[in-house]
Amino acid sequence: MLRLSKLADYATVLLVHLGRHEGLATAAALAVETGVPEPTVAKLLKGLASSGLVLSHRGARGGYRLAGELEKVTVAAVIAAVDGPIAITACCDGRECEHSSLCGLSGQWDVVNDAILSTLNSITLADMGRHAERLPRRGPALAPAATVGAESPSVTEAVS
Amino acid sequence: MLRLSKLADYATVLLVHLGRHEGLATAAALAVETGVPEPTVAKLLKGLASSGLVLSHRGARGGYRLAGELEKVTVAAVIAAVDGPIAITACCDGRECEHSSLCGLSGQWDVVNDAILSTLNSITLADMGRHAERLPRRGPALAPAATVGAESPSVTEAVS
DNA sequence: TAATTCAAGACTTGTTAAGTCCTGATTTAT
DNA sequence: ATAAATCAGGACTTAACAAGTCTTGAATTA
Repeated sequence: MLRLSKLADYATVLLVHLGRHEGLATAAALAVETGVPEPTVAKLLKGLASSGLVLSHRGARGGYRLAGELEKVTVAAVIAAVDGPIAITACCDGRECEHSSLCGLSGQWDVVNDAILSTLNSITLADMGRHAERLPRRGPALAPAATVGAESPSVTEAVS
Repeated sequence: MLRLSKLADYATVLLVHLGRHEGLATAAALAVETGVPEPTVAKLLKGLASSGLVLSHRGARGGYRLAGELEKVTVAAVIAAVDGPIAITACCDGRECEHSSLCGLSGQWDVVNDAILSTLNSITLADMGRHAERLPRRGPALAPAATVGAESPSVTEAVS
């Protein structure tokens, strides 16, 4: 269904929130402020810490803070940290497809995957946190079909 | 995990296959030729027929054929036909997000979703079938199952 | 020393994709 | 007419995995 995991969604929310936070924020506080269940917040932040996206401090008055800047963290990085490498099909994530001899697609999903990946790499958490003035609520229902070679979708100006 | 459903993957394989097929192809024949389990093929084709992507013919010597041309069908259309509207998060598919007051993202996933959508709209089934000219040539509607599991030649090259 | 907070991972639960099967309708061939 | 082939439609079962919870332990601070 090409759906993002809820965890990745939550992580994005948490990171944007953290990026606006002064000093350290505890998992419990973030849970309250974002509405995400606390155990889930704790679980997510632990993962994000070991991925290097956030820094943690233990003990009393400890907590988390963003490791870098919102402008430097891409959505692709967040998704990869939470869900592992972005791979829209099993054929894309390195392992061999057992039907490869029959399917007749010979790795074309990789092209699609790369196109999506570069799209996600062009959007930062700063973009995600921007309160857009006027959002194109519904995108183009049917864009003219071009060739595969166009793998740099100019989405950057749509966001910024 | 931003993963495509297997059904959408299968559907793409089937449609590309159909696009190269002379005349009608039965669900059973397609199952043999593509390696996708037959009940699944049948289920998929029924759905694709009611979506208008394939045309069906009942009765003896019936079968399916592609409704249009490979160049005219986008990957986005196939995914939408199999899985419904493309929406990477629950916030994207029309319904209102119950956390919208807290999450601080105010619909930015829509922007990401639209970017991905336009990427998928720019890739056609013809693109997906490229680089796959070498297909096992078989007589239509008469594929001996014995030859299916036999060949598994160059497994390493599809990774590229 | 006690309180706070993160670290790590096992465990349970719920959802849904994936796959199967049955019954009926339509078309063709004999 | 009759039989065989094939799709149509939908109900059903299974299995995988995301999502969420809990428990124990380690680090830090007051």
